[in-house]
Amino acid sequence: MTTKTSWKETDAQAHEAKRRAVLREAALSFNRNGFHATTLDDVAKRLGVTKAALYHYFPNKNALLKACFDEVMAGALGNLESAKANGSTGREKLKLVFGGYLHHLIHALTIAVVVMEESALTEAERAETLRVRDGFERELRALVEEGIADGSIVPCDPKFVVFAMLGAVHWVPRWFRQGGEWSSDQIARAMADLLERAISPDPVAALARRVADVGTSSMQ
Amino acid sequence: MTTKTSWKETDAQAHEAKRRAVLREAALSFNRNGFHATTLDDVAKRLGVTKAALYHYFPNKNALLKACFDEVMAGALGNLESAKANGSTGREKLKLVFGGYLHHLIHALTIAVVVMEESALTEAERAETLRVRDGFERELRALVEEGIADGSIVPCDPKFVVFAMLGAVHWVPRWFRQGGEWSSDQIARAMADLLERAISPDPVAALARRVADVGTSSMQ
DNA sequence: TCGCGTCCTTACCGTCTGGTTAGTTAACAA
DNA sequence: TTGTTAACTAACCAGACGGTAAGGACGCGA
Repeated sequence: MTTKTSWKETDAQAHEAKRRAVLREAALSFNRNGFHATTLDDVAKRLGVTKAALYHYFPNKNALLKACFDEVMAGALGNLESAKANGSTGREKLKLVFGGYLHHLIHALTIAVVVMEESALTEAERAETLRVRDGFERELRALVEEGIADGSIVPCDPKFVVFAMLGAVHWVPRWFRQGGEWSSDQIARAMADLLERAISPDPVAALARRVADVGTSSMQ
Repeated sequence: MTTKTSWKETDAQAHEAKRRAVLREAALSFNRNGFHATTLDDVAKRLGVTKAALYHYFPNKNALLKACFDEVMAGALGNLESAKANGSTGREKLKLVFGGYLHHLIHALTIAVVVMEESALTEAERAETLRVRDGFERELRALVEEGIADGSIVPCDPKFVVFAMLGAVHWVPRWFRQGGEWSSDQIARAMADLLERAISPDPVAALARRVADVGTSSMQ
């Protein structure tokens, strides 16, 4: 901790940690109140600093929103890859993606970002975000097709089914409360089970009578 | 149409029609851009009038939002009653509610209101809205319980299942586009089928391979 | 013709808020 | 001691937006 290099490292780490704290606080408020209803003064106050201090970590309010989107999409794509590698049937892969994605959605940034408010992004930012998101959705549809082909998923309209499932997942941050009745783990599992049930041709394991009973061992 | 009374009637009708037009336009914008991102100037411009004209029909911006909520909840409760009267098993009632509710959600006000942004309401408005909404959700949970009891619904956690299903339904206005690939009828039916499948203990009718094939006869 | 109500416009106000600027403090290097 | 840089604050600005005030155009009944 005495050499110039290591000092700079810890310095950079501290900076990054604070940056994360800012992002987390902003994301939390975006989720609860929406992007436009969130004021930087308020975010700053919660962090115990002034608004101007935030501008040391992010160039403007929009960058905070963009960072949220990036965070979510990174989680989505990462989960997609690992699910494709680890699942056998289409249905199993799909279940893994949704469970992991929801888990990430809740955990990242403590309570992660709502996946809407795209209209608040600049044109360039939105184009990129939509491109990534559409790619993700296309891949999910491909997994459904795969599942139909290998018999693990009942014949259906992949586009619609993916929309419906993403809706169920994306709505979770609306009602999820940290420290509430259910843990993020339990919700992710219960949701994956429920979604699986909706598209499985064969009888599938029973749903949990109470989400709280789903178990707490860590996911992925 | 010559008596004083009838004239006043048509006058009142014209007023009401314009009021609806204002509400519809505002709701559309609330849905697409969110409450805070919607400006009254913009709503007025789309209607070909000035902002001040809107104040002949609504006392303020919040009243527009409140009217949206009321509209949605009225549809929800109305559907609930008719479903309870017309369905036999718990599952059937639930399917009827969700199908009808979604149908209403899309149709009312052309594209109806997102059921969020509660934080934009005043304290009193929000209290009332939440009370009504919570009552609705409680009734839905009761239907799930009823279905579990009568064997038409697989054992599950009613609270979680209702949350998940409402998520799928409430997310629809995000991606639904008037005049797009699917009609509101088709979506409502496809969604009801999918949700039913997720909670049914017995094998259920196959899902539509393409939502567009669901059929177009009118619902309810 | 006059008074009156409805509907709407133009012009304006006050406030809120994103973003900027200038300056302060503290840590470190030389 | 002096200079430099990161981190932050206090104070402020400019624009946007909800809402209001004043008045004009029109149709109506008397």
